[in-house]
Amino acid sequence: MEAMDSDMGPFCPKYHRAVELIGRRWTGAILRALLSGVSRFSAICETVPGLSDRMLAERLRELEAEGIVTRTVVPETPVRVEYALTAKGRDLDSVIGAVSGWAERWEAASEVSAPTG
Amino acid sequence: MEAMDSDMGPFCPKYHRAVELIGRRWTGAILRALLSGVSRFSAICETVPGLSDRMLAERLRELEAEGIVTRTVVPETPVRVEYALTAKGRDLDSVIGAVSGWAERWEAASEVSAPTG
DNA sequence: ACAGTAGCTTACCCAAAGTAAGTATGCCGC
DNA sequence: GCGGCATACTTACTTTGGGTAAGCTACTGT
Repeated sequence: MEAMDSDMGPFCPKYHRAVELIGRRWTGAILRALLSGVSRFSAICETVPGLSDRMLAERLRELEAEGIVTRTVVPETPVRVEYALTAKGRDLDSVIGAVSGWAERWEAASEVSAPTG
Repeated sequence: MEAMDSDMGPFCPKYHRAVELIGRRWTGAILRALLSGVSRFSAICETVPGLSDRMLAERLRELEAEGIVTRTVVPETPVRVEYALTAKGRDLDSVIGAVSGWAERWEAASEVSAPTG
């Protein structure tokens, strides 16, 4: 088979598109909430401090358009809307995990040398 | 040893800070260029299509403030400035790799089921 | 002295994000 | 059946941040 293109070349359009999509403001936090099983609009809104309902609606629409989340209306009363990750969205756990791991290792701000010595 | 805190809880301040930093516009592409060994200001600028020198200077200053890149003035003529990743910055290769991998697997836009079947 | 190169810096404008208020649907109390 | 409350948006307006262009400093070659 051909070589994987994830070879750290100086520029990759696929990577660029992905990082600009996932990296938009609030999107990382919304994805993490969804991966943790938080699925209702208002629940996501309460999970992420500072996130407004307007921004949440906009981001969820973007993610839906990208095939990363699905939107399901549950006709209870009052009407509920459930958001869930598609396979493409669930596959982002590797990205969220990598960011979490990095953040844990280097949380203590402006360190420059190795975290354990 | 203690449990790693990268446990996919619904909200994590460390993760949030990291994803909002790395996810700022252009930052992902700049980090990838630096990881690939591109180190000069003008070289990074040429590597990333659409990136202006003003934005590059701003992002590099942010990354320097976060201890992710170092700035070295080489007193040649004309004066060169070399940017390099710190250990903290090089450790982001796991994140960039995860995003690249995801982008490769799902590049073909709005797919929703598994890429290989 | 003037054009050119590298790396910023300032000035200005528009698009994206923030804040607040409004809308649609349906149940409850009165 | 009308006001009030709840969920999930939607619209209007303000503020912040990114985009474009030009200038600025220090040096070199002609």
